[in-house]
Amino acid sequence: MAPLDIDVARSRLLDAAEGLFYARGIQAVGMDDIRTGSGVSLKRLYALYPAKEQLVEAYLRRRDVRWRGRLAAHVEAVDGPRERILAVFDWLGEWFREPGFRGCAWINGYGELGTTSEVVARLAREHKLAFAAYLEDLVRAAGLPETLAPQVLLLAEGAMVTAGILGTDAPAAQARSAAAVLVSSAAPGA
Amino acid sequence: MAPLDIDVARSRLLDAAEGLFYARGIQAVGMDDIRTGSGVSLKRLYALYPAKEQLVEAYLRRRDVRWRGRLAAHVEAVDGPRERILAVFDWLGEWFREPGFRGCAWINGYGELGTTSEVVARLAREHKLAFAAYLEDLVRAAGLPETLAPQVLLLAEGAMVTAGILGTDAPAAQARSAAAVLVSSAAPGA
DNA sequence: AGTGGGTGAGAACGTGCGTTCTCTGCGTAA
DNA sequence: TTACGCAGAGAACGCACGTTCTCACCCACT
Repeated sequence: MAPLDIDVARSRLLDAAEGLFYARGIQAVGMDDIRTGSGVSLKRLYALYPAKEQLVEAYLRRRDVRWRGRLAAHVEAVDGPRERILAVFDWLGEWFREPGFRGCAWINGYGELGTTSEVVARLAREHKLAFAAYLEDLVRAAGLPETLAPQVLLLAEGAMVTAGILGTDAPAAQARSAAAVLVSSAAPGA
Repeated sequence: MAPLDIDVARSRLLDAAEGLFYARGIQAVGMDDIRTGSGVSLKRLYALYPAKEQLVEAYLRRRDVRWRGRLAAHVEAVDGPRERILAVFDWLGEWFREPGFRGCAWINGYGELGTTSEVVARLAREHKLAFAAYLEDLVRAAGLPETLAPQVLLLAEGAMVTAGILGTDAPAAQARSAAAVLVSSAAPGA
């Protein structure tokens, strides 16, 4: 029964890590907290992730896949290439309203450990580049000029940061209407 | 000679604190580092700031005044109320290009200690609200609709975050041109 | 039933750091 | 010149936490 339990232990650990790291910050969570939160013994924890940084890395990687997956699922349920660009901000608004929302995990992680941990800094860059690439795809699919994509990115990043710090979901709608203006202005034909 | 030295000690401490906290993050800097960097003895350090959190607070307060002062000085040297809004992004670009630029101290501080330290969380909110209020002033002075101000704020915040994480100054120009579109679209008369 | 390997609980270890304490030396006043 | 007090250097203390170790338990196999 050992191999099966390994997968169970891994996912319990990542669940606990994600809940705790995101809610409190990485440095504020001790390995004992992970152990208590997951029910997985310290011995097994260290067998699966030999150091805290590797658990942090696994947490950020899994969250990246899930975060971008949820975004893409929401966007792709919308019809019309231009509407899809705006749907990004609708999804951000839903996310901001979730209980426990506390800003972007990568922005927070970068602020906390960008200097100390090369891994965290790199994962934050990769996540933002992947998000930027996704927005480029949306803009290209809409036949709009590529210069629009980074502008939409900045609106989204600004919305995440501002919603996190001020604790309000208003930035989602504000960014959405700004993006709508940019999309309309950028449109070559109506 | 005591009273004079107090001011000297205070400013040396804040200079060291600002350099170290901003460059490495708050938790990564020990009180011994502050002592070494400032040349002020631990005894005096604790006489002036009885706990690390108070030094952090003083650092963020002084930086807030200086940061907004530098921004305002740059903006007010520009003629034309609409050009002033765009000048915000020119100044951001200059800031991003400064050696040692590492993102926004309040965004980083919020990511690092927003959960742990009520003081840091409050100062981050206050700083962002003050910045938002300044942008509102600029928008109002240009006779543009007030809904423009939070949109410009999001572009600026997104530019700071993205420039910090990706280590490029490109977001300043991208945000500037997005803001130019928003300003033009919002203008009631030409 | 008896034995061995592996597992969980948690004690233990080492380190880093915020904060305080000690001691030494120097400048000042009589 | 001598006694006093303040300041600086840095040792010391207490705690938190990442990581490792110990030990007792349980289950499989004979």
